[in-house]
Amino acid sequence: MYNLEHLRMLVETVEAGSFSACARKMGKVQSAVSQGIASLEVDLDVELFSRTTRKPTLTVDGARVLQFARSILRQVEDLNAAAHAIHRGEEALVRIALDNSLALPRLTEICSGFSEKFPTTILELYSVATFDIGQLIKSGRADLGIAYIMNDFDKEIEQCFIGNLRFVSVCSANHPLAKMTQISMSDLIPYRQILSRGQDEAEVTTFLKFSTQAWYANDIHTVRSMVSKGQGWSYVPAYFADDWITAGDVVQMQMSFDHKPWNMGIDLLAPKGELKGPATRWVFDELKSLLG
Amino acid sequence: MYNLEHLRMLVETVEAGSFSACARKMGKVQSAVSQGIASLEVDLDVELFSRTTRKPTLTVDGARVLQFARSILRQVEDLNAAAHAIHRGEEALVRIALDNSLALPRLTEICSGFSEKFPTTILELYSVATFDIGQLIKSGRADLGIAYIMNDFDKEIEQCFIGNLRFVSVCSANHPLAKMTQISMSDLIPYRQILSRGQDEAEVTTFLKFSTQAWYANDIHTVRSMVSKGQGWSYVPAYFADDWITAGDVVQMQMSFDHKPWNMGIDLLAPKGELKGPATRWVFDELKSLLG
DNA sequence: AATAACTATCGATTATTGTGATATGTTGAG
DNA sequence: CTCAACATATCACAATAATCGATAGTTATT
Repeated sequence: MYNLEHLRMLVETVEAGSFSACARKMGKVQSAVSQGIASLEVDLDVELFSRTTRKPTLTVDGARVLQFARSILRQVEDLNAAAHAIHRGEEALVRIALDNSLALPRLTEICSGFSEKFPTTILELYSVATFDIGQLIKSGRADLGIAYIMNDFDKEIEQCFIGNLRFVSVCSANHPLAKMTQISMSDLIPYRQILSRGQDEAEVTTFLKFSTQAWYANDIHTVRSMVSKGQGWSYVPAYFADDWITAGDVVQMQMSFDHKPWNMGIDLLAPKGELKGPATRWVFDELKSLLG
Repeated sequence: MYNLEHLRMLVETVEAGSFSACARKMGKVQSAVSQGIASLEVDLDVELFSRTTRKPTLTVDGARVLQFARSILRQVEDLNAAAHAIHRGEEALVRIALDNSLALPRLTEICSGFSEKFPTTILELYSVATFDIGQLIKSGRADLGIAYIMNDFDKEIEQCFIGNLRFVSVCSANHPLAKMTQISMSDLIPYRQILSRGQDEAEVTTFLKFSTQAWYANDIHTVRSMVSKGQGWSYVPAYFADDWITAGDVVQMQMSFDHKPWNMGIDLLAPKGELKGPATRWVFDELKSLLG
């Protein structure tokens, strides 16, 4: 039965143009390649090259086999890379849990960098509510977390402050608040506010709650649709709001001049003790610059 | 360097549970497997199995390698299947050009059947206008075609009638025609009609043209948006109209009792002479039942 | 016709893989 | 604990497969 070496001969011959050239490239003698290709042809029962010309030319059938050969060899390369990665102690998997309103543009840049630096390590992103992130890390289901600062985080969790996220207030264009200017805190009270919270009903953004009546959503996209339908106003991260405003879904509310924009502190979370491996450590360091 | 056989040993050992069982399954002796796995471990510099127990148990690193091994072997199986397919004379590729209003549900069934019967043959569907299909087949860029009957098809093309497609007339709910009942042919004349035609400006559905004023679209989806915006009425295949009506985009026009629904004949097209191979022949036969 | 560069084939050689025997380790039942 | 049943590791040797080196023949170019 044929070998990986035979498949390499096929690919190299096509790339180098002749059996001799392939042999030179692979550090073998010409007859070895000639016989190797011949035995591959016997095994597959397919004529791979036409030998009527001086240099062998790939047949249509050969081209079809070549596709598979290339693909198999690419995977063998991946396997070798993975073996080296294992040898360097790189993890098979890094799992990051992040608040679903924190999928910042910088995060995708970090992910791109990761895939170049650790091509064989799988990256898993769990988009959940801040409150659930602590549990995921404590139970070992996530290696790192990005969440709004909470004071009641467990002692088993390492917290690392990485910056503030600016929040702005938005409502739909039809909402009564949209027509008002110089809105003060007390103006907000009569109108329903949309807040997001986790599965366990603990509100993270509690201190941002002003209105007496509130509706809750479990993720930022639901908040968007609620707000755009005029079901209430909400505080959301400025970088989300900008998109929504551009798309025409919502408008930014005009707060009074003495109103300072709210900021929420963001923590990078990890289990206490050594991080899992070099890939996790790399992501940890990169995430410190998530907010700028 | 390691071999496909080594990777098979890894996979079989995991599946069978022990080196001995793997050896029995692979028709080898136990020591061959023991040595094979050992040499794979040396080549990759990864400990694949833990030997502290009676039966070797896969390590975490081993599990990571196993994924790759499985994937490589699956592709080798695909290569073997492709080699057999080549040997049976099956084509690498079957290209079907069809009028973009003829993507019938039955077509996806046929495609499913195809992928089971010819797993290594690639199926390409070109969705174009009827008028362009003849050219695609004549120039060898498509192997089969499905089109509305045209009388001026070339002599180089085999035409095979496969049935009629019922057409109904639709307009938007706000259109004046929507409020009318018992619409006769002459009632249609003052209103703009939306027709579809190919790139070369030849109208296929010419004999369905009633209104003096017409707008043209090059595919059925454009027709949909034109009609739903009230820019005109149109004749479209009933199975498309049903969806649009359900979605609320358009309404069916109420024609007078003596008005027979229009039918358009559908042809299966192929180049004259032998078809390319068994896969093309199979699709050809299946497409005969496209309309029922 | 001469040349350069290529491929196919074959016997000899070398490398790899498999075999069989044996020593040793693990598991679970009595 | 001891034993039977079943595993694995290792080794010398046999079998198989790959490679080498040499040679003859082919294809394009000058």
